[in-house]
Amino acid sequence: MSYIRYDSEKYGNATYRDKPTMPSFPDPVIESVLMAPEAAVVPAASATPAFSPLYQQIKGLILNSLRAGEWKPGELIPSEIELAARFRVSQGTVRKAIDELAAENLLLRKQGKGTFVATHSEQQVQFRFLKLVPDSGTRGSEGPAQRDIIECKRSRANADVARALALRNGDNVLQVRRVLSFGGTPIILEDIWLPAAPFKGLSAEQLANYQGPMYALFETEFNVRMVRAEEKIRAIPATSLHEQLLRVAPGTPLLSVERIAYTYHDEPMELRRGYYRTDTHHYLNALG
Amino acid sequence: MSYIRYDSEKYGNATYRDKPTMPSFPDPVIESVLMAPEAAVVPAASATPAFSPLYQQIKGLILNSLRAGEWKPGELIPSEIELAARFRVSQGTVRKAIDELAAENLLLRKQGKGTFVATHSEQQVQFRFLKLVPDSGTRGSEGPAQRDIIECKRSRANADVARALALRNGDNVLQVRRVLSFGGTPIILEDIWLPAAPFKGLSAEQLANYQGPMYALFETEFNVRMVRAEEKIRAIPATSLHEQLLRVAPGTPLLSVERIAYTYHDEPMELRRGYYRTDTHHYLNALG
DNA sequence: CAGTGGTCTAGACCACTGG
DNA sequence: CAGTGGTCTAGACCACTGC
Repeated sequence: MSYIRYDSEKYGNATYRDKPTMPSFPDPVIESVLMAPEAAVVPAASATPAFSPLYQQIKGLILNSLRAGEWKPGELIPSEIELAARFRVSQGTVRKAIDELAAENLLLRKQGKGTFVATHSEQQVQFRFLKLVPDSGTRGSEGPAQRDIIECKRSRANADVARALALRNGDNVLQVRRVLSFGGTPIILEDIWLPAAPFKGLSAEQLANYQGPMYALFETEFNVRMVRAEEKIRAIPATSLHEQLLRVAPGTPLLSVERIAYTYHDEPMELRRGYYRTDTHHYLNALG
Repeated sequence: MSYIRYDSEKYGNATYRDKPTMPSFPDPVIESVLMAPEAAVVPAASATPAFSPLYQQIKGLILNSLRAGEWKPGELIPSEIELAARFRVSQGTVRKAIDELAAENLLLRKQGKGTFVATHSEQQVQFRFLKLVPDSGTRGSEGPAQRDIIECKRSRANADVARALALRNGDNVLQVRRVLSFGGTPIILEDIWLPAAPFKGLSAEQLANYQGPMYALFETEFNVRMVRAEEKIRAIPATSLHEQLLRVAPGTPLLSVERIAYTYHDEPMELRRGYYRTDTHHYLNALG
């Protein structure tokens, strides 16, 4: 796929690799990187079919470490200088790799402190995935959301769920239904499907007792970090289910929000169907 | 608020090009920052209240040139080297400024060709502001949208419109109503409000005859470039208006999409209320 | 104070585009 | 081939954090 350091002589860093006073070949990661057979993929003087810059490769390596759990959400990762030494590249190259990961909200830089693995526990990113806001006032002005777990059961994936979660029909899944209320009024009904394997042991009690965002619980308890998501939004009429749980008349237009959330490497880990009342709230979206 | 290299005498071509033998002192950056007249804004040894890095200031200058129309949408801007000379900074500093502007979709870099002012005319960014996609197939798979201008008239801003467009109540505005159809089926009804002054001369014929996105017409005819927008989304029941123009039964849930679009410097330039049928389409949103 | 990320420069070379 | 943006390195210094 890509190649690392196909011509290190040119960048003048052969020095510290060839230094006789530095006989140790310490980090296996570096070794694997430098000696990787992938380097052979590099065509000699051909038309450069798959050029991948060094910083992209470093980014991939950091991504692998994140995925492998070497650094967990909220934790401090090694400094740029350390990473530069580990990967045998300049600090500037590591910086550019981290820049992109920070732009994708996978890492969080804090000047003077270090670089941290992003987490859903932080106040500032609390609402990165929930775009529903009250028509008046600001987020959280209604006080903390009340969360009622209606149901939490094991079931099996039907065709839709299986496709969304990249499972096979009939695979075990966990199904959660909950209602979010703001200021005492039920606003959101959510049906959530999770692959059973990574979330083994998840219970209604756990969900009910946990303070903080559900995705933060997923991080701490199941080592699953949601990285991005896609939402498909429609307007639908309320059914008797919504009448019961959201206290709206049947036929009332509701926002239907179908979300697929992904963890590292674009692995789908959650299907969520949300039904939003939009009489007092609205879905706010920024177009850049 | 910010300060920038004004003392070109000091750092003009004279100084650092005529003295190549001079050691890397003095650092031009530090010099400029400390010695610039504007530096008076910065308290001497105080707590650095308003530090603004050089590249941010360069970014602001480029932004000003964009806003002033020095380079128009689609045009090539000067090369990094030229800009570096113009602003008396290094190419790397200009590069970082352009990096951010490119990330915000204000500029478009093309390797080997140059950097261009972003435009709504390009195929690739055609749908950056229209998030409604067909449930099956891809964008444009239905062929080009049919656009019918229902109405285009002058009117006066009511309180809502005035607030959205930062006008005064009763200020002149242009009001456009149009229907977008895909595959022969009307899907979107839009009511659009524009401040009359910048769009003086806009006519229904012009809108009807123009091929390409409306925002592209705004760029070429009125020198107004939409840079970002915010959308508030709700589910609402169809009225008799929608019955007529979208051919849906009254009460049918529709997506209500209220957009405020901004040009450079966060100046609101358009209010748009869209009504989307979501029986065959959905609003697709990526959460990062 | 040391250590972190952040800024700025300088220079080399690479990949891409077009004449 | 020259000119553009893209990558990589090296080194200096700044701003911020916490001990």
